[in-house]
Amino acid sequence: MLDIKFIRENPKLVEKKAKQKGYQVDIDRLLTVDKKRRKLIEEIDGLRSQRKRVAEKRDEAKGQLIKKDLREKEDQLERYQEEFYTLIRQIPNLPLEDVPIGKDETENQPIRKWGEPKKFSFPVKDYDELGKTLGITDTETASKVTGTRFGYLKGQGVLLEFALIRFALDLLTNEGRLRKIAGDLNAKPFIPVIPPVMIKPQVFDKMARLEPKEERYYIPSDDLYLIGSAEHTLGPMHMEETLKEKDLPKRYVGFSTSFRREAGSYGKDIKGIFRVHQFDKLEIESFTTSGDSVKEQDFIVAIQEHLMRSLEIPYQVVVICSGDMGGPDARQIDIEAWFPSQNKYRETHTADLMTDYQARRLETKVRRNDGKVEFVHMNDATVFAGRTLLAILENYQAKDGSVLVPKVLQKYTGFTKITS
RNA sequence: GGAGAGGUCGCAUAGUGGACUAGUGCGCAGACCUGGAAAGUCUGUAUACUCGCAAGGGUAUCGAGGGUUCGAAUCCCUCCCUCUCCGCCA
Repeated sequence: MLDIKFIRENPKLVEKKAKQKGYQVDIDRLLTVDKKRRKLIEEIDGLRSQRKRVAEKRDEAKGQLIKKDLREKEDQLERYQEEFYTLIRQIPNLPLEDVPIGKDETENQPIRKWGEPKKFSFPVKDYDELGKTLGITDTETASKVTGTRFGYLKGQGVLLEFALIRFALDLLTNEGRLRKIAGDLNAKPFIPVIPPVMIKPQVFDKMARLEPKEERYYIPSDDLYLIGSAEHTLGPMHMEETLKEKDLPKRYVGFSTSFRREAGSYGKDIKGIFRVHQFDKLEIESFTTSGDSVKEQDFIVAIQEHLMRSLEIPYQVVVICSGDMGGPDARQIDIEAWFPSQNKYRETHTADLMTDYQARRLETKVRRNDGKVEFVHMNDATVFAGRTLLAILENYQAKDGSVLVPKVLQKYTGFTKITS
């Protein structure tokens, strides 16, 4: 949610920036409703003040009148408040100045590439064929047992996934190693978390992640949603709290299963476990002051790149254009890994800078050293998701159908090669 | 799931229809005192909305939401959460 004061002062700018993101917003109506609700609040406050004085004098007749008037005005206010919040919540976060303006993913801007896609001397197999042949992924059994877009991960595949997680956690919890990536920035390590995978609708909504609802799994018997990312339950960890500036940044790295209905993606990436309803993901969530949040995002991207370089997987870094970014994002940076079978880069990571958009609804604040209280800025980002595993399979495949384990992961897997 | 006890300011606690403008203690901040500190004394100590150029004012908030009343922390209803015991269970 944006700050209404900011909208009042910059209606044209808000309208323009929302439009760049592809949002049609009715700022005029919002401001009209805002004016009406403020007038009513003023009147109601006056009436309540009168009520106090009248009650003191035990003036029943006058009290009755005020009561009636108050009830009417309160009803009116409730209707305007409802419309006000509906309207203001439709306004997305505004893109930062350096975000390229564009309408969809075709206008995203790759800003750097790393690694040379490997030349294979044999016809490459895709992740699905490799996974099946090696016996580490199985979507057929999953479709019988659970349905389409689910998968079993098995054997060496499971060990590889946990190796990837351990590898990343070792870096993220080690201040010395982080310092080399952080440069001048605070190198405070990340606190590992295994968060709940279910969330209350009300909290989900405060994260601005409940919509689109058709993308979410819902459990009616308990009125809970399944999370689509660890971000969803990491982000509200400090809701309704005022943090101290000296305790910032607060950095967390959460491991959880993620659930997505993938509504509307029928026919897209239908092969194997590239796009599934359930996958595991290691996710970063960090809380900083407003002044530090852009640097924090850059730091997080540097960590992501460091991990991909350690794995020796070619990738490109892409700045997502205004029209393709998420509603709560002020700036979104993706990392796309090279997939030899598709002969292109595919999204494996994202880094979202939310500024205070989520914090305003969550009421997560920080008391600055000078005593001022303001909303924190939040960042979230992928560390590793199931897809990273697929990128490893494809990039590390050998002619005989086996897959080599990236060097940095070998001490965690205990084997150097995946074979059938 | 059953039975019981609770939820009041950062923390602890008082408050059972009007003087609650929520008291007290602790904590925290500042001042005094001191060679310096501790102790002591004094002062201050929330958030949100709203009006105002400002100084400042008004309103709301005692787990949440409804209701009763001229008037609710206090009475009634619904819900949520925490704790204790029992049951079930990785």
